[in-house]
Amino acid sequence: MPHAQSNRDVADTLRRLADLLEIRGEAVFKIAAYRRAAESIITVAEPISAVHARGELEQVPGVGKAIAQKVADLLNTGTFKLLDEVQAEIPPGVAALLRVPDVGPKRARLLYEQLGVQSIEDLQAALDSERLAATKGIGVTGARRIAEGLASLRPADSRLPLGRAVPLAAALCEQVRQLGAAQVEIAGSVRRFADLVGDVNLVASSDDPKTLLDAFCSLPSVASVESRDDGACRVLLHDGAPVALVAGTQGELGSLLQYHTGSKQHNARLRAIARSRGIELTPRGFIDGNTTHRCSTEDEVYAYLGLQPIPPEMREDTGEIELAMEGKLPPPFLAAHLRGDLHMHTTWSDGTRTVREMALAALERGYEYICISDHSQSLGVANGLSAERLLQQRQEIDAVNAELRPFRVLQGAEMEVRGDGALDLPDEVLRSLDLVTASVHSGLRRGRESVTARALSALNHPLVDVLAHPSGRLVGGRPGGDFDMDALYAAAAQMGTALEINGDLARLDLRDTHARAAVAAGCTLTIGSDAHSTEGLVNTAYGVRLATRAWAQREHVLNTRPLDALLGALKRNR
DNA sequence: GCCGTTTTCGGCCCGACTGTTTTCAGTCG
Repeated sequence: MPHAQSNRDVADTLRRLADLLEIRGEAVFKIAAYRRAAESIITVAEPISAVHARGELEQVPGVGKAIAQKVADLLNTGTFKLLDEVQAEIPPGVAALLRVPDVGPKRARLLYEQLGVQSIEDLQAALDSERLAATKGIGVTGARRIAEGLASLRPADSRLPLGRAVPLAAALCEQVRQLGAAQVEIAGSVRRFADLVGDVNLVASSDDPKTLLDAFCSLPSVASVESRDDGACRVLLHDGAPVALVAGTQGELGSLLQYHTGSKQHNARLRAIARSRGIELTPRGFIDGNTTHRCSTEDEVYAYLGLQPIPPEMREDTGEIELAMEGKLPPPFLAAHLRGDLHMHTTWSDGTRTVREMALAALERGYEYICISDHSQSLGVANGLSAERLLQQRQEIDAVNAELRPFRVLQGAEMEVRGDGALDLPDEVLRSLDLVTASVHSGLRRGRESVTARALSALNHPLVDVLAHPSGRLVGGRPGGDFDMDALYAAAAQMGTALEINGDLARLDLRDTHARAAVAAGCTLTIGSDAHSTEGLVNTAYGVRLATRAWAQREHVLNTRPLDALLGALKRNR
């Protein structure tokens, strides 16, 4: 009997099926249909099993008769006929090969059929034995690139990318709350907003911690209990994610939260400071002689040591403790400081909402302005806009502006930086836009010189205002281009071209260290959601947390400024 | 396989980059 299937479980199964069908060589549109259905099921707000119970699966967008039947079978029996069939034909490990950069469906099949490769481990063995380089269709260069791809994959494997950990932690908090906890907080590296997290840490208060832990260990999503005592437990979920829950009383919650948020280095420094004053900092409070001082809030912990409260994102012992000692921490940078969002997509390119829908959702968030930055023409897969379609879009934007004044929708575009460094629309078109963003999407794996030259050419362009997701990395996935980042900061600072902190959890780019270096080099930043739906607008809040981690302050970020100041800072208006 | 203000068929996800190759196939966004 399979355990209850969440929307994510069902979507994952459909994605896996799509991968297998692709390796099998099925028609591309059929495969795309399964992927589309999977993405759609993820966004359904209620459990898909409830939709199934009402017999309404076919009303989910992208789900027709055939997929509805398969999902119904999956929910009822844990599998369906086509899935069994292709799984019998292609071992599951072969689909995993698709995760390796430079291995697509054709090569996965080739590797399996000609070399018997059935897993990532087999692939490594084939590389080591040089059988890959000798295979027709791969060759020496292909084998080298696959080896590099494999290496880039490895370190991320054991840790959860933040994009997975954040929603998981939020869902777990809700579950712990329902188990009767008085208060539940996310702790650990998720709270510090580290890119990749070893495990998801939660801290809860309860009148009866022991019973709470019992109930938590018995949750249906828990596959195994790794360790357990009266105050804490560590479990593995069915998808392999490790989760630790610490439970205590309300009065010690601040101490627990501080201790379990870390980082290790940050806490070690705090312990040393405490010891120098003859007290001891422990997970459940300060021990001063015979008395234990438990803190119900984190601020109390810091105040007890004579420190300003330090935002969790900054707790890495990179200078924040010294500042807090001197009372010189910068004022907190909050999502509420953002006046608008400069990076989002609509139905004109690959977004799922109209200009008006995005504007209304932005108004609801309290923004004063947004910039629509749909893709430009050469990103064909995203239905990028030509000069002509940009003109048509301008009319729609004008109409929304007339309706929603004084709220302002700016027209921008996310321009492709081509292989030769040029943008893919002429300058007179760029001049007609309110704000121009440039992105390097292709050729990221060419050498340092090539990618750096292209980024510099965008930064130095007299009409480009923002370089979006500058490194091109994907958290826990692709490492991004080998840019000479210092050269990028220098050009950005000199030209007054802003560098984006892209708040999409899959990107988080600039990353923390890059953003901190950029600010130090005198660059201006923007924080963009890169939203493809109204739900995606929340990404700017993640961007602000990343900015905090990078020690960036609100004055470093262009879109904390009122509209007039923003417009005045753009190249075309200077 | 899904979808429909062109509704039961025929479109939908195109173009750049790379080198496995020397004229095209595979991968990627």
